Amino acid sequence: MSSTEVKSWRKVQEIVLGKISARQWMPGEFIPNEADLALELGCARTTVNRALRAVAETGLLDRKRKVGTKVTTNPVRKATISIPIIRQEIEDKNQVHSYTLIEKGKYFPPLDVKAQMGLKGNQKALRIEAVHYANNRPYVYEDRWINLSTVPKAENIDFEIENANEWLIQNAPLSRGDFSFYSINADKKISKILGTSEGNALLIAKRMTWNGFDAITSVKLIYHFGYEMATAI
Amino acid sequence: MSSTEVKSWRKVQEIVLGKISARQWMPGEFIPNEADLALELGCARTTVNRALRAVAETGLLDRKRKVGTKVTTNPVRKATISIPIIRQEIEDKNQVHSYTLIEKGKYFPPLDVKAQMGLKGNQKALRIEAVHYANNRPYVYEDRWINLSTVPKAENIDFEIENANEWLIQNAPLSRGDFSFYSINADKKISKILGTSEGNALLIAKRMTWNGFDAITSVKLIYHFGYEMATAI
DNA sequence: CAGTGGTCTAGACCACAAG
DNA sequence: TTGTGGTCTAGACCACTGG
Repeated sequence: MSSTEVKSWRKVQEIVLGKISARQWMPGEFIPNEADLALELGCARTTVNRALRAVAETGLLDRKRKVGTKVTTNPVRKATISIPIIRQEIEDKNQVHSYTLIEKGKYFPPLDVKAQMGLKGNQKALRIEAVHYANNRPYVYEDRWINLSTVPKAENIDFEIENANEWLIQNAPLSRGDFSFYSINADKKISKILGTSEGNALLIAKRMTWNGFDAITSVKLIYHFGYEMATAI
Repeated sequence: MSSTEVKSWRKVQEIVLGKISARQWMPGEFIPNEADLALELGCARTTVNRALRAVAETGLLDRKRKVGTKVTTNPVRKATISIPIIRQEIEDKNQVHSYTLIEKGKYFPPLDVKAQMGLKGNQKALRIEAVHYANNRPYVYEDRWINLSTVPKAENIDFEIENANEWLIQNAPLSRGDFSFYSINADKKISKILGTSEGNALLIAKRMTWNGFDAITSVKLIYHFGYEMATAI
């Protein structure tokens, strides 16, 4: 027998997850092909396809044309972390956002930034340093370099009024980026800016943003002591 | 006129991204409905649907039934971070993974863990402490609590041989979870375990894993000094 | 109620890769 | 060459939600 008479792709997904979870389909093992599954479940192949695609996106299935679909041996958990505009993140907590520009000017960036941006020896970049506050308490320190070759307009923006974070999102073209997290001990300067003690462990989110092959901006966000960046799997 | 005669949903996606990027469709503005777009582009509505769905998943479009599709005003960047099995992460760097169990036993967990797991006052949980090494250098310290009500089998596993990280992935049912990053200063114990100095800033990835409403495990991964967790947007 | 996105279907053809 | 997933289509109905 068969035909559980499924209708929706979510139901199919549920069944698939069930079989994997129950080890009816073991890790490393091939599962039936789409056509057979569709027949067995009593729905269209398209529907099965949609369900399997969704499961594969979570990393639990591995699909290849001609080869088939198998259960991943080493499932990789994928967490999607959302990086909101800082002002929005603060306002979402019902706190008041404020912002202070510490520095804006053209300088030679550090070597790593320079290399990533592909700048020549004599090219400067726009340096922005700013602090975001939540209810007047330091929230995050923003240390940014903007590539003026790709975003020349940035030079004439008054970043005392517009914050760089939002301006770039609104004005730079769509882009891809690299992202990383690490932590540092607060040095004298940072501890003063963030109102914490020297040596305290601070979380850093570093991002490099590109448009095609053109680097747009490199930014380090150093969060206040005790900050926790949360997300859901 | 019209009909750019599009065929694939990827092409449609590209066109859509282009219009958003070129500000032909402004943030906050509604875009044409699927049917119209399909007509204009010369493809089936299903194809347009697929493309718009993909773009919406990246956070650039906001879709609602009956209302329509509009360009997000505050695009939230979504980074997908992959959390591999630790051994795999190390081996992918061509380093040798080894593992030491420091502690395994039944204890009363700290209050926050207890609350999250929904344990009664007299219920204990399984505590696992272990260290993973890369080329014999401490890589990450694993501080884990396992809920024996939901994973009773765990009590009898020899975690000196099997590491808890992998065993759970292989044996606990599919689940959802909360994830967060923060950082701490190494205390005496941790600094000794990870071979670093007291006070050094360490990155922590904390995860709570659930199966439906049943908590499975709560784990803190404290990485060695200088570790950087990278991902791509 | 009506308009919009969400999904399902049956059938077709395409693209990739193992043999 | 062949088997498998990837995608497209045209049409249909559903589900949500604002009016």
